[in-house]
Amino acid sequence: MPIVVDKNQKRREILAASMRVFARKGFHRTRMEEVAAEAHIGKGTIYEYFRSKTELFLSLHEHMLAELKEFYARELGGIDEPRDALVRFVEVAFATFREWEPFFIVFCDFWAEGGRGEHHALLQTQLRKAHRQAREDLALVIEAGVARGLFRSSEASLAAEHILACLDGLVLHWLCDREAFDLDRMRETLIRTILRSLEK
Amino acid sequence: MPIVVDKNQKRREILAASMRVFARKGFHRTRMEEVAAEAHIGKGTIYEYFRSKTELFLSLHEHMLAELKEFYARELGGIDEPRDALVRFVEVAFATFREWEPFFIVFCDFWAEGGRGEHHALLQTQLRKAHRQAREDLALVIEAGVARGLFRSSEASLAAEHILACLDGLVLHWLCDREAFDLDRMRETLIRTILRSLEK
Amino acid sequence: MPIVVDKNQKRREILAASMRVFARKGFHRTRMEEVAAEAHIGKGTIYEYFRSKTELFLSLHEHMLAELKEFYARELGGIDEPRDALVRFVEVAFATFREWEPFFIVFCDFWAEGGRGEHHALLQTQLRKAHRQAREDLALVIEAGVARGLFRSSEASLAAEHILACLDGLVLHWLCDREAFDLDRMRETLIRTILRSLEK
Amino acid sequence: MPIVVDKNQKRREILAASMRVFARKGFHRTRMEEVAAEAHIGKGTIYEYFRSKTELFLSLHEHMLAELKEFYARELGGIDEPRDALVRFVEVAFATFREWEPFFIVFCDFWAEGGRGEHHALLQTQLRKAHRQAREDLALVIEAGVARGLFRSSEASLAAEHILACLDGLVLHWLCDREAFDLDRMRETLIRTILRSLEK
DNA sequence: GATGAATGAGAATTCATTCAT
DNA sequence: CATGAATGAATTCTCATTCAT
Repeated sequence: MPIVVDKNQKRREILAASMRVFARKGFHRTRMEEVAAEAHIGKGTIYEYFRSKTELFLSLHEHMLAELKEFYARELGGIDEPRDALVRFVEVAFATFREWEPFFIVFCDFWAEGGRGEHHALLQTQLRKAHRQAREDLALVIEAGVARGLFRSSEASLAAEHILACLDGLVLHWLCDREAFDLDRMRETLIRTILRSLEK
Repeated sequence: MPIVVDKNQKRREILAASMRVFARKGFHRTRMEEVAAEAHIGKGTIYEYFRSKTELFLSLHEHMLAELKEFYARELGGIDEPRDALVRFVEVAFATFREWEPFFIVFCDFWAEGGRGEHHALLQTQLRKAHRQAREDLALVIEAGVARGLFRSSEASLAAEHILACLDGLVLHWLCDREAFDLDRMRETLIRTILRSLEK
Repeated sequence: MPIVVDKNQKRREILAASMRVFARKGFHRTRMEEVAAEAHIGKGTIYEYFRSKTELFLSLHEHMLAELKEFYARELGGIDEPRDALVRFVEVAFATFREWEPFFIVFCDFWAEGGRGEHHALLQTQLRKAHRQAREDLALVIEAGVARGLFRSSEASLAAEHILACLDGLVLHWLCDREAFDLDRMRETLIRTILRSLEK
Repeated sequence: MPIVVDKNQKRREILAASMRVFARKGFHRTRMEEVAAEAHIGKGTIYEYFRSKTELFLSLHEHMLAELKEFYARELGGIDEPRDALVRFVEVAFATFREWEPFFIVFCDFWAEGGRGEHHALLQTQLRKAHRQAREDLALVIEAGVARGLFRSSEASLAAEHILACLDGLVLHWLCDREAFDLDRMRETLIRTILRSLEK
């Protein structure tokens, strides 16, 4: 009988290892050998689980999106009140900044690669889909608030994009300079600002 | 009389060429040969003007920041009214999105590289300085507005960061997906939102 | 009662599978995994029967020679008349071209490898032995013809080599280009030519 | 001014070096580094002249065919008499065996690769074209002999193929075993046999 | 016995940089 | 000054072989 291995578990371990290395070095500076070392496996073993470096990168994107999504779902589930949901959403976003701090930088690679369709058409597609989905989810919350008469009527999609852009921009700036601002105070300020701009 | 070559002019031509290629391919996928071809010069000639690929990249960052700064200065000069300055600032930002559209993607590379201090300590420093400066400039405008009683008192630095993050986030999302939102409507919405959150 | 596996039978199955894959891909492009898949067994199992890829290749050579030899023996047995034996020999040769068509290409690999003594001293030895044997067998037929006064006296070994070279050359050319000539007409022409050159 | 190099000369030097190494090791066992060393250049330099190992191999095939063709043309030019031309042709063939002895083995690689269309469609095409051409050229000589009443009427193309196959088969066998037969005696025997089979 | 997961030596190829002209 | 030919370090990926189960 051959050795029995939980291939899915191992796959996830490689993804986790690659996330750490990609975060440290960036996609292009990361050598497959480093990923292997980080995962405590041989170089060749990665190729048993991922066809190529590019596929590993792509899979990591999917993986990270899925993890984030799950985190958001867990933290936001069961909130009915649109105002609460909105506040909680921003709070969770800032929580991910903290929790995933060392790994968020990898999104810069995703953006840098995915922004150029040529080499990473698939990544671009994934990226667009994820952004669109986030926008729609958040827009629904805003529209719910409008429906209940809490928020002033507005173009929900633009408002959602506005909030999401702000969050992405903030994490980007923060990653480049942790001392640019205090995360906690920024969170509070941002929540207040968002509410003021939405509430009647 | 020997042929006089304006070294500075040629340097700028190489920078412009490199910007185009970096924009198309990204830093790591760009080969020096391509930059040379784009600039209609020999591969070796680049090294007469830049010590290395990294230095070229760094110089491009400086160059692009300087160009942007100049553009902002030109467009914003002579506006006294804080409200007008603020509105104009956002308008100019969106104008740069349009005008520099194909080249903004290079900032993803700057962020991706600069966000990791290791390989690009200098880039990180430049990046931080630029962000800090932009924040301070914008904060001054806001504070001026507060001083004149137009804006409600607030932590100007955080408010400025909020606006800048939003703009960077928007351009990022827009680069990944031109159809994510309409740039003109977004500009108008954003201006209104910002003003509402600042004005008394 | 434990399951009894006919080791020899399985060995032959692996050889047959390897012949098919080597024929398709050539020695160097063939991966052990493909041979295993073709034989419907696990990759590691091949190594229960053959020490290495090289040994498999060598064994295949032995195997194919043995099969060919057996085929010739079966088809040529009991022919007394030297002239008939010669004609029949050529006919059988052409029959093997047809019957083994997809597999004859593997001999190119044997030749290519065996022609270089360094890596395949053993293969070279086998190859030489096989050629020598064929030459001797055929020379004996010719000498029998001479003895019976049918064929003119000649250097039988050279005449045999001449015929064998022709056959190998023909199959080689035919493998590279099935439309180079019609196999049946070539067979008839060749037989006539050979007889004319030998007969008084 | 950049360094001036006779690119064509250098290309030929690399081809010559690759021929030596391919002859020694065979296509698949040859590492680009060895070819470079043999040509006294750096590994990367080969890629300035040939896109890939495969292209080098293909180019070598073209090159060797061209060289052989030129050799034949030089040695056979100006012979009017079909009988002489035929004899001379075989003599030249044997001369190439001697002159190119260490390199003929490379044709085994060409055959082994070209015989399998998949990976080397182009090589196969080249191979077929070369064989066809040789056949036609030789057939023309035979037909000229027939026209002059020297040779008996026959299917010239098949007769030509017969001769060519013989020569290829002989060199193949000889490469595998230099002691299989004496080249000079074989040449004489072969010439006599061919003439006998063609002449009235 | 049989298996296929794991491995790492090995090979092709790329590309920033150098430097002779 | 400008050039592009030459280079070799570096990197991805392959695959024969091993060995735990």
